[in-house]
Amino acid sequence: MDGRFGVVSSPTIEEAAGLLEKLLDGSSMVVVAGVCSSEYEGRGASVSTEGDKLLIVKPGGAVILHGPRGFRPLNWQPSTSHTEVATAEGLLTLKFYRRTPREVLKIACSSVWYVAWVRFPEEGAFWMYMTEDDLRRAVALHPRELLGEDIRFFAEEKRTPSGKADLYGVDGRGNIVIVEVKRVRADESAVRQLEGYVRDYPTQAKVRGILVAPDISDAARRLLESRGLEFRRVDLKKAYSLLKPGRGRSVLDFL
Amino acid sequence: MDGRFGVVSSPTIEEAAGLLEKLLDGSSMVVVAGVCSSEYEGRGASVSTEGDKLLIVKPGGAVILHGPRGFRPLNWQPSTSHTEVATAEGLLTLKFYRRTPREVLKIACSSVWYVAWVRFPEEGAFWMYMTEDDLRRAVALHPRELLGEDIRFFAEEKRTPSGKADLYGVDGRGNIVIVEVKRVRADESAVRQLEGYVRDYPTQAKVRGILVAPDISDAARRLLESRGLEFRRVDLKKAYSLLKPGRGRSVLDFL
DNA sequence: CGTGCCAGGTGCCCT
DNA sequence: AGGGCACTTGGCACG
Repeated sequence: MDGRFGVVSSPTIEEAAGLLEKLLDGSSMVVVAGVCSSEYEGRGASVSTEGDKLLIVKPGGAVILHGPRGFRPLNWQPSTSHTEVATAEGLLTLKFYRRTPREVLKIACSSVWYVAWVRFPEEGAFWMYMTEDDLRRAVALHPRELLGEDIRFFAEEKRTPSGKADLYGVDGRGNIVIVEVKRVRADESAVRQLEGYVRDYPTQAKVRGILVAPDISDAARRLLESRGLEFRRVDLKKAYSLLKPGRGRSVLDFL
Repeated sequence: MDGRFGVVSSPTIEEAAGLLEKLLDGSSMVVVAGVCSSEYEGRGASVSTEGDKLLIVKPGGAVILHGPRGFRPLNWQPSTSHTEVATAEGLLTLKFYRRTPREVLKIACSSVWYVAWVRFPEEGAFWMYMTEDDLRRAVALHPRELLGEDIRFFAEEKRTPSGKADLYGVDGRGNIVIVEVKRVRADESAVRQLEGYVRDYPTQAKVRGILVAPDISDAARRLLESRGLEFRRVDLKKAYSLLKPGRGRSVLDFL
């Protein structure tokens, strides 16, 4: 356990417990594979029966229990306030407690295939592009290219009784325009958001509501039109390329 | 690679590539730990620089790349249609492609701490309790206990132009009642949902809208009251115990 | 710390 | 497939 990382294959239940006692001190990214069952109780409650599981515990206390299939973990704890490792009746039992909200995840393993760890793991940097934030900024900066008209925007992310609207502006005729931006196909909840923002705007004059997204569902479009709101189609990559010239092309174009 | 599971510690890049060629055939739950960078492009785009990473590949094609911290993976692919393993300039490179939506995740590792796998992993059963579905059924079956009045419900999950409303019923005075259920603190979007459903109900008569949740945010309550809607507080565990008598008590009560 | 909302959200169920 | 929505949603930014 002195190196940068380590693996113990086929430990006994007692060996695994001894290892984990030391490893779950927040210094290591730990993986346990074995045959385990689990119980969760807190905001909800769940039970899983014995099966092959993969347990990941990270520095910082994130706990993730994966089954053999699917992207989502079976159980997890975004962070833990207290951890218990024990052996009982031939089982390795792990308990992860969280304070707020109060919840507990219990895992019991009858076999452990391996325990592996990386000590003091180094964190690289991470950047995300083409987020809604990018799209919103692109719309605010290039309304003519993306919406087909000139709108002078004067507020972003402004609080209203119905929530936070994305963009507030004035069009060429002096109308107030409220824009709700979605980076994915817009659905009915997007229309409901926009509807609330428009209704909440404190004026007797006409307020335009524009939903900006790459696409809109049929049901959302019907709702939108019945509420007198507008839709503008926008391409996410085009918007991003307006923001960062030169980044428009990508490997996917040639796939 | 014949046993139920296996671990190879400190493989060379070429050894790791050779192993993964065989392991990524959908038969195994595979873990790779190493120093890697990643690139994603598809619905969005992201880049991560070199750092300790944990890569999980499951039968079924789910790919999950974790950094040292946090619950959420840095990158992932819920399923993959095509996988490529290669070595180039001392790097182990992995590419995971997905067809719909079209996206690709590339991972490049300069060091591999270990490769571990479990073959043909067995999937246990999984049950979840205290879901919104449970709460909705409890409200439908026990309106007196949970809402404080008798309501005869005649429809669930009914489609309206604004979306799907949870419950439709008739109260003691013959009023139509529409109920929106939340298993967590209700926010403004819950109020917007209910508002839409009430508005869409095809009648001139008064329609009551009741939001049922363990709690409600101040802003949501203000919005709700300004729209003439009602709120009923309900306890998730009490509701669940009405549904499944005897399951009300739990370890958390004694924590 | 609560409030609101985005997320490459994912998963489930229905049409 | 698309559509609508819950989720132990998690995570962030803001008051």
